[in-house]
Amino acid sequence: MREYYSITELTREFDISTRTLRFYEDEGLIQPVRRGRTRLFRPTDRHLIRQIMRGKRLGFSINEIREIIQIYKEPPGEVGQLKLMIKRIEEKRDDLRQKRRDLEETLAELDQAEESCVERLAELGVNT
Amino acid sequence: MREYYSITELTREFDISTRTLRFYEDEGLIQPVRRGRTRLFRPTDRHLIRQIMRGKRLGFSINEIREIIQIYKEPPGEVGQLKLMIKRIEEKRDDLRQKRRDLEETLAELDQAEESCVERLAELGVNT
DNA sequence: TGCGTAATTGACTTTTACGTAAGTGTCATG
DNA sequence: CATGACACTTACGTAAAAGTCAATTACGCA
Repeated sequence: MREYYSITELTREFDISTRTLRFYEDEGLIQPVRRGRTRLFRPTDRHLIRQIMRGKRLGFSINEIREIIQIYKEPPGEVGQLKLMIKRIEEKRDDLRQKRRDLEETLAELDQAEESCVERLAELGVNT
Repeated sequence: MREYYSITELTREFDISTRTLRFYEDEGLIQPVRRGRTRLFRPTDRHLIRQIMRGKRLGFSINEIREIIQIYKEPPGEVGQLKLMIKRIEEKRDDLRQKRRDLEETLAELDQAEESCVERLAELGVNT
């Protein structure tokens, strides 16, 4: 496991711009350390970026991603806080389950659409 | 099956604003007919709205949603077009499969996070 | 020690997806 | 016929999430 990554290394790996990474830092999603003014990204930052990209692909806003990320950070010590956190996890999970239903339905419709196309091709005497 | 729906009926059903529906019309995603200047939405528009909402929840942009919607519209008659369409369907499907992976990973991490919380509660002597 | 490359900050701009406000029209109902 | 509910258009506004550009600064090395 590498100790540090440069900003351009990560922009290449995740195919994003430096502006984006700095934006995420401004938003408090990642906290790379500094050597002078230069940002040094640790494996934990890298993993966070991975989670951010996943969240983005799933259509979560920065704020929602922030909420999800905070969930991963060590569970709190107080009972009330813990119960609250569990409630929030449930909510996110429901959210994701809805997305999963949406996803399956959309996939099914795409399958149907493709089948129509293939049939239509067959009618035209094209071997797929 | 109802013949027509009013704009406010649909805003209530889908919990969106009239502005949003008019915006989708401007964007060419739906084409309600008119009686005078008043929009009349047919079942097909209603179904399109359902698809749009699904797409939105999955984080697709209006343009991506437009692409998906166009896929559902009757397969074209020409062989080249049909093959192109099948290619596009494949692409969307890959897209959705990536989302599914993202989704499962995120769910798994949430599960883990919840487990930590529950354990922590148990340590504190709280019965869940 | 000069130079290229990588990095930084800050300001300004852009795109997407609507929100909001202003000014009207239409129609049923009390 | 006044009122309220619903509808319309046009125009401008806005928040989120970066993109872009300019002006510096720092480093590595030939």
